[in-house]
Amino acid sequence: MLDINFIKENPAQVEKAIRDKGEEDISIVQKLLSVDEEWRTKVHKGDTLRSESNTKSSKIGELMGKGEKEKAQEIIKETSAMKEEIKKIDEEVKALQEEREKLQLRIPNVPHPSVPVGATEEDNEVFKTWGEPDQNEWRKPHWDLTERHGWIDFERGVKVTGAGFPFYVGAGAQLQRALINYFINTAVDNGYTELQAPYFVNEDSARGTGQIPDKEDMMYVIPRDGFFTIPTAEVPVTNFHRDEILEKGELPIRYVCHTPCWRREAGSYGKDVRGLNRLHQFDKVELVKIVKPEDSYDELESLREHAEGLLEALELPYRTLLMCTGDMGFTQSKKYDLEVWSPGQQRWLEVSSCSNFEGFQARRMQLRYRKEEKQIEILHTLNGSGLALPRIVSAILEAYQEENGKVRVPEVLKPFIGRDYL
RNA sequence: GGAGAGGUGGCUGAGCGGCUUAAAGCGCUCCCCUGCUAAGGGAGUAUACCUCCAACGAGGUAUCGAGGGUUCGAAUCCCUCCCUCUCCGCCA
Repeated sequence: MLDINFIKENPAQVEKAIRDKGEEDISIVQKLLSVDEEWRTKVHKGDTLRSESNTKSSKIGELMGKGEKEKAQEIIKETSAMKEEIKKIDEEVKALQEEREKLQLRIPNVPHPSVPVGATEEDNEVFKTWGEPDQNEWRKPHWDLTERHGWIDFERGVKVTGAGFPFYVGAGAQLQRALINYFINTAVDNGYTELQAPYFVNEDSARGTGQIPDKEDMMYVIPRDGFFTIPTAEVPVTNFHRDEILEKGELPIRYVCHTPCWRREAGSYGKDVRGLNRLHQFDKVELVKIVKPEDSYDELESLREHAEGLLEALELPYRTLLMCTGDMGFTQSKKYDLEVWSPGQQRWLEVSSCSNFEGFQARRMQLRYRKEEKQIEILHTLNGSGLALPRIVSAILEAYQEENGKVRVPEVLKPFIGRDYL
């Protein structure tokens, strides 16, 4: 969420952000400000009353101590009367506070000035392209190859769990494991700290990174224990430092974490879900950064470059999109998407999304640092995939296949796989 | 899962209805003192929010695991939940 004081001081900028991100209703800003004003008034009134009541209560204590019970009784009468009023105001404050927070949570993050204004994916800017998209039509889509070699078993996945929960078998499993190792090792070489995280999170964590109240439907829920299965490692890893005040010397924080990710993906169909394109469970290596505000945009560029470096090392043609305001999502202030070329499907597949959230997540989870001895400031959070596994697996299978159906092992994976062909 | 003991500031730890403005110690910061060091003396040392102020800052409210309740008044009493430790059970 945005800082209420920022909204107060820059309402026009916030309204523009709402419009640019494709929301209709900008009246929410003024509504929030008026609720906030009312809330402040009530809080002040409640605090003042409580202050009076506290003073009187300690007076009672004093009188009781001296044995002046009658005088004490007088004051008890007064405070009893105040009690009702305080209770009433507290309830009003609580209601206003909930209203205020609800409105505040509906206001999207403000895009960075360098972000192109636009409505749909058509308006995204191609920031960079690398390699030549392979137009050879003989290349088969990955699902033909995996079926032929038995590397992925979709049918048994359906039997055991359901659609979107495949088994990886033999070299298929080995390829994926090699990629995970390669990605993590590279990140560690780049200065990230390796983390292994819980796969379930509680409600506070889901709220911290913004999955609830907004995107509840994307997650699987374990109601009996109050847990959510993680849709991305971003959730546990960013929440790792929730409600903390970090020291300057601890920054920047850079984590790499591999987890499975679970997404309900309600309403998906067709070629989007064919093969490995979209699954309910998939593996991902995630990069998370927690940095000082003044560093966050440099850190976003290095995050993007790190993710791009993985694709380059795998020699997979890709392009990087700078997402426009309308296509970038509610919580981001700037976002790059990396898309790998799938020669078997002749289309681009998103394999990474690198975002700067500025203080939008950190504010909600009270993630701060001590800037000066007496000055505490909200940190900036970033994350990016480095990388999402299944689509990389498909791109590798499709790009490294030979006409006889065999698939070569990418050079950088050979140390992990130990042979030239899968 | 069962039984018991607990959860207090950066840490250790006292307090178990009003003389607490959360004692004391440790740590940390600043100052003083002794030529340096050791020791000693003094002051300060949480977070969120609200109000006032141009600012430095001042005042207020809340927070003793979390949430409810009792009371004029709760760290202290009651209820629910969470977590930690010890023992038992189960187990990779």
